[in-house]
Amino acid sequence: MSNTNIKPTEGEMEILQVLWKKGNCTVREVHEALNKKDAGYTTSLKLMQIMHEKGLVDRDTSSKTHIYRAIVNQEKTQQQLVNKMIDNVFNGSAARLVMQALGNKTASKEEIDLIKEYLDKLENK
Amino acid sequence: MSNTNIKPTEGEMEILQVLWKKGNCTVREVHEALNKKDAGYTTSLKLMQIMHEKGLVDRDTSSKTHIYRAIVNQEKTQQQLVNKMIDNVFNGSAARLVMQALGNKTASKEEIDLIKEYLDKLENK
DNA sequence: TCAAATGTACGAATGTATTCGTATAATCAA
DNA sequence: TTGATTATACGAATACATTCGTACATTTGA
Repeated sequence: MSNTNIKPTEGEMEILQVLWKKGNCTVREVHEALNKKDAGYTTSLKLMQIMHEKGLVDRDTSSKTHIYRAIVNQEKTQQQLVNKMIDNVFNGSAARLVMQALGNKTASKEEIDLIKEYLDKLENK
Repeated sequence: MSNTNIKPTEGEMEILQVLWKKGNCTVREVHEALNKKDAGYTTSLKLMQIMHEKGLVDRDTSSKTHIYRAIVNQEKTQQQLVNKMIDNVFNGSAARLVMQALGNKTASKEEIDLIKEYLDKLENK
């Protein structure tokens, strides 16, 4: 297998988020979606070129304006990063990560219900 | 407030794990706890010195062998890193992170029960 | 006592991520 | 047509994390 052990950087993750959400994008579209007041256009361009070298994205260069799309799988990538965090930050305990994630304001009532549902499904397997 | 927005690096996290677990430690104790076959002693030393500069750890230098301890709070640090990941990797959805974390082999039956308990407590508030 | 072991300090090399400037080519619009 | 705009490519600067070598001081034990 080729794409085991991808570890996108923080900047790369931001771009992947955009690509996963929107599908095919030009550099400009991505750059604008990021809308960082500070960063220049060529910064986004360069980053995406590097991501192409790394095999994180593919691109269609048949016209002047290149079209990019994510190659790496969203769920797989997220899985890898979560596993890494469980290891590196939570000493291997997924449960501790989960509780930490739930014990903050970003977890709404709806989200918690979603999770309960999910847990029930897990348990019934 | 001083210690908002700490973002320990990966190497720093490994050391913090040891310090959180063991309390007061010499560099050698930490270095041995890490037991990376490759890395040399002065590498751990240097890292801990940098962590001291950054205010991540405190140290007692009254005797030749310095004694280190974590200053930053474990839960707070974990919280910050999780929040960052929710944002950067999961588009702001804590629920998606949780499911990703649970949907892997690291989540055992016991852990899942722990989480259910926790959710019930959350809901009864 | 004094050589070996153990410790800290510190500079430097290396690797990688991020950012930007500039050159150059293609496209567009008046 | 031709100047402005928009695009890519690429080198270089900067920043930061990691690793190690070396100098030097302290402690230990034979």
